[in-house]
Amino acid sequence: MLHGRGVAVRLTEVEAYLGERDPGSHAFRGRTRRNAVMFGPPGRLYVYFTYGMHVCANVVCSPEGEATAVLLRAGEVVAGHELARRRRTTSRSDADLARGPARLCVALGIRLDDDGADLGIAGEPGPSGEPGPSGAGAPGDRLRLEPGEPVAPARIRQGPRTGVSGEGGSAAYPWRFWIEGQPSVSPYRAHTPRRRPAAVRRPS
DNA sequence: AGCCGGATCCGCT
DNA sequence: GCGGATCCGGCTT
Repeated sequence: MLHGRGVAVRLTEVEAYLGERDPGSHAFRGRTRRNAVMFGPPGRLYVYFTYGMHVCANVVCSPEGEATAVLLRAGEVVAGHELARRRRTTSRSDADLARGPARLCVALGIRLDDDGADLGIAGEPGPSGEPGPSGAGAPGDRLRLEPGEPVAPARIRQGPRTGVSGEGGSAAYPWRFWIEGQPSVSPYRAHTPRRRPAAVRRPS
């Protein structure tokens, strides 16, 4: 369960990225400004910008110095539907509100400047961030990750990661996990290389 | 200084 | 099912 910003989501699909040895990981070529949070302490949000218009979020899972993270690919909105619908105006159904990593971020109001945010999962009270007078669930309350209802092991499925090019997208890295039969799980798509537009000669 | 491709989404066919 | 949108990070020159 990911709470905050007035919406709560039950995670239904994730992908694991296992540090610098993983060819599909942003950390594969070492630490950079963008992926620096991955190398930091666990329980923080790693948020990145992609395709010129989308943001996606990961939870850092490894001790400081390593760079393992879990990409939040999809979830089921379980509270704050109205607010989530307002943020996701193009969504045609509630199952689509957080179906896909960029959609999930929009539904939860996660932005690029949430990169590095402490999710408060280490049992620590968190950075002086009490729910506040507005109360939990109010817009602006801080993001936090909490255990949800246990999922029956028989319902958990595992397969290749979506949208990852090259070696990292192969069946050798079956580190996508999802809940069987959950409508919010995003459809699997193998990576399709983008053909870039032919160069246009512009008159001067 | 430039280029290339990307852990995607949406609308149209 | 397919292509366009749209721009930044990271690597090459």
